[in-house]
Amino acid sequence: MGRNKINIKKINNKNYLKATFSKRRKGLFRKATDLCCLSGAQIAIITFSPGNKPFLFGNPSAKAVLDRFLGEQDSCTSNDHDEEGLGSTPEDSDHEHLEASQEGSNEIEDVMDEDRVNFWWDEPIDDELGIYELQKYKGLLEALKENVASKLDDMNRREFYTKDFLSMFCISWIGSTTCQEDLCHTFLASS
Amino acid sequence: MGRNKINIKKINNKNYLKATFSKRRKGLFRKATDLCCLSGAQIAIITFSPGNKPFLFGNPSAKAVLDRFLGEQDSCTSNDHDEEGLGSTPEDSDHEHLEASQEGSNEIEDVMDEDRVNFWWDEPIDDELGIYELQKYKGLLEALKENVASKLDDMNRREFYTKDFLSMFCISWIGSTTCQEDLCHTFLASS
DNA sequence: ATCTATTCATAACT
DNA sequence: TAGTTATGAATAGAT
Repeated sequence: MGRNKINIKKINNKNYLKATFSKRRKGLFRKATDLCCLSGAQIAIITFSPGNKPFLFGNPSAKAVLDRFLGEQDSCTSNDHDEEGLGSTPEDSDHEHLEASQEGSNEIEDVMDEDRVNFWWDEPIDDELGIYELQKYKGLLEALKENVASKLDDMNRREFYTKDFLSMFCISWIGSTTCQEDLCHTFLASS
Repeated sequence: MGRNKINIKKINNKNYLKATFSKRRKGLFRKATDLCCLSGAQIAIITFSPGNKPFLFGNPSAKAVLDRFLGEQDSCTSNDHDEEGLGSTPEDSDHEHLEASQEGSNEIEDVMDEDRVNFWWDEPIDDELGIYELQKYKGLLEALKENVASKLDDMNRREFYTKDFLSMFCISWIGSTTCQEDLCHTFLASS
């Protein structure tokens, strides 16, 4: 999709590679956002860029989806006949974009963006992720928001924003089961 | 993108919802595939459909990416200055699509698709995922392939195929650290 | 599931 | 590195 058709094969030019990854990763997350909005699906995306920088996407959060998936793997010997469930179960609840970036590596030059919206399907998500945790998490993000210069990603396109965080602070939330507010990142150059 | 522009908001019609999710999920995975091919990025996607059916995408595998991510979370207090690394590290190695589906729930009506290709950047991936495991995993998938009717998804589009598995057999691989061949699924109606 | 009109994503350029 | 535009790609609605 562009001035010319391209072959889907490894890009060797580093600058072009970087630019292409950046553009297409955003496009991928935008598509995921659309899919979540349209269907209420729960989606988690973990990406390691060519520069080995991690980017996260999640609805309602990467953590929630991973937890759910891991949980279902544990108890999957007894679920060979789920309910039809299409719309019959309380669908997803909140929505969230996360990006943990450490591309470029040691240069702190960029910002993080944050925001979250409520959807018509806003309801408590999983049993392990109640409204209390969500509110605390929201509060954390809003606090972070006030501490850094922020740029909005696709702000005027839809109700979602993309956040770029530095990774030096590390993301420890993945280890905990119920506390999304354990999330802590550092911001980093996304260029 | 269609005959008419649509608003990105919750679809209530169940049939339309199902069709849209199916189409857009495939589109999302196709975009991920393209991004992997172009940049060599490692990507994992976990999706729960409106019918709560899980779908997986992974390059080199969902497990490998999740393991890497979880691993980096553990040791992130000391990595505030990674190498530039763009292209300097041995990039991804193998590539894989997985879909664990349990949509529709208890009706076994469909098939699973499988295939994998080698890429120019085919090299051992992570330390914990050597060539031996990959070969065993490949062997498992090929065995499964012979046991079920298979349909190819996007076969003539690129070198990737999509596989739909039933979930009743469960996917136990996520718990193990090094054995991708632990993967076991059952096939299910994807319609 | 397939088929097109149409919108959307993006390659090349700036 | 962000913005612009021509073009290829994804998909909404219909079948």
